[in-house]
Amino acid sequence: MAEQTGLRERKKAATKAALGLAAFRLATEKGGLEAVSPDEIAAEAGVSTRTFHNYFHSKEDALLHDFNEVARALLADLRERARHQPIWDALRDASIGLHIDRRFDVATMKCREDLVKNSPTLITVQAGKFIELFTAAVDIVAEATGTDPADLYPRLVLGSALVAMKVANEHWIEHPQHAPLAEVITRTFAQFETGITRPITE
Amino acid sequence: MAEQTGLRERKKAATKAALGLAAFRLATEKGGLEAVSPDEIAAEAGVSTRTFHNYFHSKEDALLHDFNEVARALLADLRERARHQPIWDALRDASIGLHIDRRFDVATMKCREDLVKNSPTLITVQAGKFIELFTAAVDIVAEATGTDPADLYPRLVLGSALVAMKVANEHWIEHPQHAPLAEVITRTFAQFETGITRPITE
DNA sequence: GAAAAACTTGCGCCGACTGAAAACTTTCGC
DNA sequence: GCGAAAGTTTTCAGTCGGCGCAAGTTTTTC
Repeated sequence: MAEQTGLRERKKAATKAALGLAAFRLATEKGGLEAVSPDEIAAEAGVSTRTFHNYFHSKEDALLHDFNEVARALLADLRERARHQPIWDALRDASIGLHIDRRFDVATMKCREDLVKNSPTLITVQAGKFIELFTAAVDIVAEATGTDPADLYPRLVLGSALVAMKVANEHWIEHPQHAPLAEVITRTFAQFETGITRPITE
Repeated sequence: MAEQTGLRERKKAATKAALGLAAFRLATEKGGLEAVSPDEIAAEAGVSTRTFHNYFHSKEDALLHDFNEVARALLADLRERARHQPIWDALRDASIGLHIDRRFDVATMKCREDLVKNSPTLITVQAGKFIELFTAAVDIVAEATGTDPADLYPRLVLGSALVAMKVANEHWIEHPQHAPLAEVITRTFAQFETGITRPITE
């Protein structure tokens, strides 16, 4: 959490976050990221257009900046947990431990989800980020299970966990009052433990 | 399989396939799709650049044209099987029924896999296509399981199946001599039936 | 066999993105 | 503190992918 940084690095992180936020705000305002140009985002964040592109490859990347942050946190936490817990528990608890529900408020998340859902390019870029996360995490899972990253098993476990995570989050965002996020994640992961072919009764 | 079409539609399908093939050939030739321009692809397929863009949004789309074809076939088959089989079996058998190993030869598939693996944009676009496939199939799964497409269960089942499919295919392409594709798929899907937390012994 | 519908093409355009060099800011050694 | 060094931002010019449009061509329809 507490990474020692100089002023310079903190400033960079700040502008990056500012750009991400600007992208999000403008996109919601205009009802879609397509309607927003990199120039507008840069202006909103108070930097030049070129600087925007120094930080992000595309406006989609900017909007999904949060995703990277969360992914980074997940990886760090997972790496730690994998040393002491069975991998499946580590994956589940790391998902819970992100506490997405505390990081962002529900309305914002819903909004974000809608933005992504309605933009083909955003869907695609986000999907790509999941793959990145997958490839980054597969080594951890492989090592924890004593298998090779190229084997079937670690890829299946990690794939399942990422699906579980995504589906649980989506579901909770749609029905935040129904149950706390941690519980939804727990139940979703539990579904994989007993076999996917029969549903666990809600 | 045998769709009744006029001359016009067959020609369209032909040029689309030709463009896809051209993209693939040029990409392998030049060691990466980045090194290939839409103009080259169009030229290779004997049409104008503008026509290329009438068929595909991007060169990545062109290269992944096969994916769409396979996805279409999968959906059609799944829709049919879901009427008579339990959904999990339908998903597995539809995956097997594609007979990827008969449609393309192994060397080509390996080549294609490498192209995708080495190109961030290709990875991303392909990931997006999986999401498309997901959203197209989730209704089928939901109906088959008597649930709502927004529920947890159908999304988990379908997500698992797609992961299984992808992982099994990847694995088989890397080790085609080890076991026939159908068997790899069967074993991979079986992993989900007994619960993901303990590996099935190979 | 002519009119209608569908497809291809060339042209012009816009917007996203990049490279290079100049201006500026932070850092570091003394 | 101060000045050189390293890193960052900006301006500017340019490339490239992709799209709308309208004219030309092919297929379909009756």
